[in-house]
Amino acid sequence: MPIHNSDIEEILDTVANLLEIKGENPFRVRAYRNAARTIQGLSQSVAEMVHTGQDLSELPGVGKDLGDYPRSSVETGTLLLLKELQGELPAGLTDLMKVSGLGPKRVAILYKELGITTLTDLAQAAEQGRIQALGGFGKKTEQRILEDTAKLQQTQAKRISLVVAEQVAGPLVEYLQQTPGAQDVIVAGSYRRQKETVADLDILATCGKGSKVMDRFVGYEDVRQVVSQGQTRSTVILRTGVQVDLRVVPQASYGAALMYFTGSKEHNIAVRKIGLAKKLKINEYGAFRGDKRVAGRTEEEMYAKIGLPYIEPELREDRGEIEAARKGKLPQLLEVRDIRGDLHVHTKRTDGHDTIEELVEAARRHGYDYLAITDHSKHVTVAHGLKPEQVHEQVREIDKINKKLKGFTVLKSTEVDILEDGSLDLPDEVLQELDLTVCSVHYKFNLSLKEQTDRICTAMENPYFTILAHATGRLIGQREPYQVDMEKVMKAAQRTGCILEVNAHPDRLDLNDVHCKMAKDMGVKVALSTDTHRLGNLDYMRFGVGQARRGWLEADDVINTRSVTELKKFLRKSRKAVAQLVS
DNA sequence: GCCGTTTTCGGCCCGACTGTTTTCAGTCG
Repeated sequence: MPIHNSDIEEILDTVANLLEIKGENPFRVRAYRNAARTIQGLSQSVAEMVHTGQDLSELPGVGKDLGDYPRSSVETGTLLLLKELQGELPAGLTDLMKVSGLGPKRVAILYKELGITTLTDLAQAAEQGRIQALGGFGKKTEQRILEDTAKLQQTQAKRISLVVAEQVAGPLVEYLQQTPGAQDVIVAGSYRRQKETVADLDILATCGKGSKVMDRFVGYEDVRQVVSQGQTRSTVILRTGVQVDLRVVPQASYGAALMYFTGSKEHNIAVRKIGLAKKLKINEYGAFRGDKRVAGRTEEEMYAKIGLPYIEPELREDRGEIEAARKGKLPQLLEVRDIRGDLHVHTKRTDGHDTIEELVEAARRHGYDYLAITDHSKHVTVAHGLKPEQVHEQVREIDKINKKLKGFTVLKSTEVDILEDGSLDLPDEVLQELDLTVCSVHYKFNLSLKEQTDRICTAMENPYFTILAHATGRLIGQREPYQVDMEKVMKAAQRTGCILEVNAHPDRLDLNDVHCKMAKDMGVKVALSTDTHRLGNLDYMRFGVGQARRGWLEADDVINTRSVTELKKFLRKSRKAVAQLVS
């Protein structure tokens, strides 16, 4: 059973947590966390690196000692140090740290004094009033533990999708903007970085003296609970369960605060370190030389002070963006307006809700030049997948529509199923009539890693295979990705010239950011598509663009930034290449 | 445990808020 980067990440994080509870040197703890994060953001699999004999200690934050850990994890599936730590401390202790207000110190006290090792123990002790008697704990802490353990036991800390985050943030920002004296109000945090899901909303506001923006915030009609309230920072929980932090700073600190509040934490730490080297103290109020503020009004100004160009929020993960900025090698990130057409759209013939004409009209409103109609193939019976003769029929319909259209092209396509044996669900004679195909896995999600990977890679050998749709099949928060070796899939794509889709549906975002970066690093082209089933879904493109930006993609990495002529040329060329490769 | 535009040793980001305290530790972002 091969070990994934996420497994190694988890091992390192658990080690960090246990070391912290043990009271180890905090910097040693941080070293483990940093290494875990480096591996999480890696576009290559560590297992693969180990097999090819690459030196892991060259990864940032991974030195001589830690460099050997992933190696032994890959070889043994676990880590000796972790086993030793688990021998000393019960594994459940790391769960206790999820309770708000409980960090390593308090967890250690709870364990030593009361022998608490699980959330159940904790809840019980709180009910019996045994916690408030401990030094450093009090009634309020005990009450919070009681509430929080109950919540944790029901719902595993829920993250919300970007589209839900938008729906919650929009009205709240508007409400805050209406406060007299309020100036800029902006959602920062992981939302601004377009992380695929967000745990809470971080809102930044600037306002004139005496503005009541903070009072107005905690008085918002949707607030269920005020967690903390201060002059410059407050936290509330909305009725939807979403936590929102508001931070208020003077206008002169807007850029510094936006930078600080956008994160990521790791990016901020790296920025502050560079500041220190230049004898600058950087905080949310500005960049300071001694007591004198030398920057803070804009983010550009802040970056300039430490000698860097502006870094886009989506890149701020401390995954090499600072190094790239230093060298002047930051990517010119893809933008929504670069997209010329959508390549994955369903009509009412299968499980969509609209006609081709309606979709074309909507696409034109988006400023697109083309649209690929990709109804399901016959295997997807629940969606009334099209049989060969029905595909023919649709092709003729599209030809007719195209004749009437000026300055817009409907591309003939299908979302064809990849069958279990790696063949496609429609015969070549049908596929060759189409401009492109979007190929995907819709059943047999539970194949082994090797079987699923082989299934997809085999399909890619078909000369009519154009785009692999939603490569891992995951539904965020609902369905785990199926087992598939993305590195192998990318290699197959590299070899055959197949394209990988970034499915922009906010529940899919598949490829994810790390896979986007992997594609870029391997020179595999991607397509950004919405998988539209209703007209409104066309708007989802922005979420796909967000992930693409997080994966460092530029317009040239994305095929549907091309004009329809260039796109068709590109598709013909790659089809020929595969045919030659296979013959 | 990592790392070097002060350093191969001695640092390691910084501030707000809470609760339990009588001046601050712990937690959080």
